[in-house]
Amino acid sequence: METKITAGVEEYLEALFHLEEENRAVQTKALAEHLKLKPASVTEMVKRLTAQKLVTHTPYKGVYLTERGRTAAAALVRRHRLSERFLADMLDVPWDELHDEACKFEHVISDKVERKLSEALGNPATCPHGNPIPEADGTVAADTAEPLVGMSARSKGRITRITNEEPEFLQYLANLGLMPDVMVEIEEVAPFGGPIIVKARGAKYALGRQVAQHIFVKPSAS
Amino acid sequence: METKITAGVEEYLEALFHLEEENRAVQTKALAEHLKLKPASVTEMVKRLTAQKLVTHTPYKGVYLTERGRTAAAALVRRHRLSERFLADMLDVPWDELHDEACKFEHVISDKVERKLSEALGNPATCPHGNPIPEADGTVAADTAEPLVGMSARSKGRITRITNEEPEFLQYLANLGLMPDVMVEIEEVAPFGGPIIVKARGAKYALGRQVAQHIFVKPSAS
DNA sequence: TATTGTTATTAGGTATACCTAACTATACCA
DNA sequence: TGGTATAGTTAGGTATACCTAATAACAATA
Ligand SMILES: [Mn+2]
Ligand SMILES: [Mn+2]
Ligand SMILES: [Mn+2]
Ligand SMILES: [Mn+2]
Repeated sequence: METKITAGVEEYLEALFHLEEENRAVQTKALAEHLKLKPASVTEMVKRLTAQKLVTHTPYKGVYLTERGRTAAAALVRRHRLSERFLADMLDVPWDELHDEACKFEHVISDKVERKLSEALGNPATCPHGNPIPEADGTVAADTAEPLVGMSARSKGRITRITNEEPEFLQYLANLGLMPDVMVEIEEVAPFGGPIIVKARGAKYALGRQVAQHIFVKPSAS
Repeated sequence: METKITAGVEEYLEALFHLEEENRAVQTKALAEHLKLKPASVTEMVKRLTAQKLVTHTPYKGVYLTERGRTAAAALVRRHRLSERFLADMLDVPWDELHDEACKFEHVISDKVERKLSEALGNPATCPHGNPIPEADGTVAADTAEPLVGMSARSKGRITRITNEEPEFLQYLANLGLMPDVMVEIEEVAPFGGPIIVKARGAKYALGRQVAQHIFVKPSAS
């Protein structure tokens, strides 16, 4: 019952890291949904993670990574995003398949291979979806981009980051041409939770809030 | 109880494939030694493999891969050796560490990634230790090389293949400069299981039979 | 404050894949 | 042909990590 971080444990840490990135309350139930497991299973694993001092848990409040946990999670996310870069840059694996493939690679990369991989890729700062690759020491670069969903009409910017990497979602965005480095302008924000109309590459698209929430944009002077 | 080939199962298939390559009798005990497990564990797993029609087992005789088993094993060895090539060619991981790292990668490579990887590497025919990479259809190229241990004095050839990939063994050979593509000449074969004296790169080395058994040489006209 | 829907936990199972210790079967030699 | 070393199996355990069904705890509201 030592520091034995198995693939199973790693998936929980990864999920917690991602949910924290979106500052969502990470209750047992949310974790279970994210990991596609049953709440009972999560209760059990959270107990183990707590015993290993990787998380703290206050029922009905949330599960929180400890320092130790966050460090381990950052290392894992680093390996995940480096794997995505490898798969995209060296193997030309399609955009929407990167995440799931990387989710397997992340568990088999040793420290040494991680260093060599990062080097071979030119020490990239982000994954192919624009999400930051944590440094080897666990620090994550601050991000000044903001979600499309919070921007006001008429503002412009460059897409830097997509924070939902589910295949169907990425396919949808790829079809619209909404991916990192593309310039967008907010045409209109419909009231009462209505769509956000954006202009990109000369075309206009009406995006639901759910979608706009996961598209981050670096605003440019208007 | 279907075709669920887990990482555990894969390790057994891999071991069987390697032991068959050396045409060694693959008894429960040999398998246990090779996998660093206890015989009781092997008995149990062999039962499962038999149920899945991946092997047949005759006690005191040996465990044999079925067609199905051999195909699965060849696919695994293909992924293993492609992984080694990736780690060596693209990441510059040292010779003696390739095998153990690849042993983890082999279990997380999908068919699609395998294809892309092979392509990106230029469809290599062998791993960095000279061992053949099975084709995608499971066939393995015939090898005309023979082990140093069976060669007679005065014969010459080029090393093509090292069939023991344990780190200490590879370090030993690397120190002597005995690796694929190096020319060697048998100086003398000492009787009664004594050493084999070889000349390589101008130096002479006395190799034990255990060592010579794992060095394969393609004879050249003397 | 009592009700109710949500969230979480417990109890009891399953499956994989290891282990040790005790026992059995076999091969092979004398 | 019997004895013995070697090989193999069985029985009973452990640990991880899932599950369902039943139950408990809580938050928020009526
Ligand atoms: Mn993952
Ligand atoms: Mn990504
Ligand atoms: Mn392996
Ligand atoms: Mn190799």
